[in-house]
Amino acid sequence: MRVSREQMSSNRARILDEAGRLFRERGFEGVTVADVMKAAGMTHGGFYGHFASKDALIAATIAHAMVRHDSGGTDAFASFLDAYLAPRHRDTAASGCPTAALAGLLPAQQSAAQQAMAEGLAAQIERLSSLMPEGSDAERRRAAIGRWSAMVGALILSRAIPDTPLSDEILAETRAWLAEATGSVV
Amino acid sequence: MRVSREQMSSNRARILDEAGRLFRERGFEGVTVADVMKAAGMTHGGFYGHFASKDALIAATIAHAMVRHDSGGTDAFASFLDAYLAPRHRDTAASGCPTAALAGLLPAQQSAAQQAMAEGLAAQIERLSSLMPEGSDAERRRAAIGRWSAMVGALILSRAIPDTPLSDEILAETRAWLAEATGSVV
DNA sequence: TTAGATATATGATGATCGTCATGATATGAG
DNA sequence: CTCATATCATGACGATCATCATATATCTAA
Repeated sequence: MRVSREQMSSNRARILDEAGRLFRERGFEGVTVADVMKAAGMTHGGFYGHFASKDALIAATIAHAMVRHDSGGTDAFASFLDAYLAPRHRDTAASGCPTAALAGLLPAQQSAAQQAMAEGLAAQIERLSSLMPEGSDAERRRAAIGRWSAMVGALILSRAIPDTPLSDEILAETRAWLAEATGSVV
Repeated sequence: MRVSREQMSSNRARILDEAGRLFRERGFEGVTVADVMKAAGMTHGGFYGHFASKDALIAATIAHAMVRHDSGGTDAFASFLDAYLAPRHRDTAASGCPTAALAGLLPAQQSAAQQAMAEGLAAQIERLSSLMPEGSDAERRRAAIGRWSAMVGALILSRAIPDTPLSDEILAETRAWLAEATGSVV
């Protein structure tokens, strides 16, 4: 069953999209190569025509997902913050921020995957820096790093525990805490 | 080979200690039951005399590690912050904060493990609240949640990428950003 | 001291999964 | 139009691993 050149390229894109969804939802070890291929509408056999290994897929998926998603922060910072630290985002990891869903899994992964995360992270810090309203370049970069750490950390913590008032509280209080600081020197 | 009652209890404690180290270092899937038992000085056979399953070990390990470790924050907040967001802590996950090492792995785990994390997290927020210098109870709790999110988030991000200047920068800038805010209303 | 209980060791089992070998089939160049 | 090529499907293999069965030895109760 050969397939047209465009079809193959589209298949590869579908593999990366579905891998991104599944990995964010279940983690790298919770998803098999066959799961990804099935979600992309194929069987496991053709996988190694697209990627050299599952590890290579993981690295490519991170690079793919980081470009697509973290760029959500092109709005004003306040609206980005509101949507990010919301129960809806916490409950839809499959389509949510790849940094929050995957960063905690990366110490156990190979350096290619970590490198892809580093590049996405550098770009996101750049983007957020440009959204910081006050201060020198260095001050805005510092604020961007601190705020992004708080946002990612709060989302990870809220997802690490069962659905209790505490999970909602972490999101709401971190959001309010960061909103208070907006416009101040911090 | 039967063993005295105290010996068995000490063996169980060693299993939990070593599991805590190994899980923090390699994640739950990167550590086998045999790895844990070997680290504890035994073979895999006796494991199911201590725990009903690997999942049960994971939950018990989280509960065990959260009590021991997150209580590091009994000093003044500033010194806790300095030690927490330091390259040394980033590079010694096996003996470091279990929340930062494990929270990102918990969405894929069973609810008993998440419940153990929730209890440790609630206790840590309480502890940090009492270290916040200013404001009403609600304001101090909010600051504790926001700061703890930033600390955990920054450590996770710094560990998710290869050893580059960016990793150091995330730690140093988040630390400086949080230190600036100390004593302010935020 | 003795007998039974039980913690741990050795070894086996069954399932899962990454990877590869082979075959079928449709593409695209000439 | 035709054939070599490339993509995907089917199926298999080997390794890993959680779990369990059985054996062994030593603790504890009497």
